[in-house]
Amino acid sequence: MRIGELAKQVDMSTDALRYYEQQGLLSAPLRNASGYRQYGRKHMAQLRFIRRAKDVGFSLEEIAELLKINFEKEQHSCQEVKDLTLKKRELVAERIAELQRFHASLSQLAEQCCGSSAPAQHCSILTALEDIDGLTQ
Amino acid sequence: MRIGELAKQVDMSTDALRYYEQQGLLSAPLRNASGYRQYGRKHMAQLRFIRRAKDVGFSLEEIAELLKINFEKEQHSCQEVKDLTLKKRELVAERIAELQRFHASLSQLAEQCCGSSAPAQHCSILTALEDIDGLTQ
DNA sequence: ATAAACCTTAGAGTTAACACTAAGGTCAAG
DNA sequence: CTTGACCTTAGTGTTAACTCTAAGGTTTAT
Repeated sequence: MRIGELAKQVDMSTDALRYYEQQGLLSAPLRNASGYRQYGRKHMAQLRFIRRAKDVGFSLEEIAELLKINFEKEQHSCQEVKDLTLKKRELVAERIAELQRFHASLSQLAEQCCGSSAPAQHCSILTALEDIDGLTQ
Repeated sequence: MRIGELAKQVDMSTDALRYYEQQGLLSAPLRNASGYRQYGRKHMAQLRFIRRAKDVGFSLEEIAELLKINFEKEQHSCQEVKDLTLKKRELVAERIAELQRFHASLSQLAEQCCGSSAPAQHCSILTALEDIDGLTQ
């Protein structure tokens, strides 16, 4: 299977596959006489792993780590994998919390604003951003 | 007031201030005889506006738009400002939803994993990432 | 008078995850 | 035998919001 075919199978771009190979996420395949990459089942499995790990929120760097562990399972423990998962979940939770603060502040700003089509001379949102005590703590 | 002093007052870096000026977020100040920037109250007010808008989640590009509206209030309506705010809130909400899906998936993975310090031969997390039906829909 | 601390500009580097481009070689069909 | 679809590499561009570097001029304190 050449790169275009594999890319179609897994619904990724050929650029992405070469990039993953360069980043050490996808095994370097054998080449045919004219230098074309020749892929097999193994590579498709790797790409599906990458896809699923991405869908769960892991970055490529984290996925590389997971793939390495998966490749040499005997050298690693379940605990290690679980820790990676929990650490990631923690980061995600922190980001969610930050965004929820943004959301709350934006809601408050929008709520206070009349939203009229008249000139914004006394717009409460602009005032809030100007004033020191614009937003309730 | 020179740039270092102003930067200290608002707790930003001098690099950031020059960057904001270059991006049109901070008015270009007068220069003294030797070319040093000379700031006044106006600039501090602009920076506080930027700070607060950032704290609420607006990007610099969005802040530039808000500052422009704020500068020429008569030409713009409350509705315009409110729309920007609501649009931003919508984007934030979408991002939160995505992260919450990540969080749920990661929780599910972690929950299934024994987390033992034994070799990860049959780690349920790795299995889930390998298998097609690893994660519950 | 000189050292430390400050200022200037232009431009490169950072992070993530690719997309895009150029310049060229290969392969299958008609 | 040539056209079009495919492949190769190397290198640049993208976005955000700065940070860092180099190479130099200024100010302040001693």
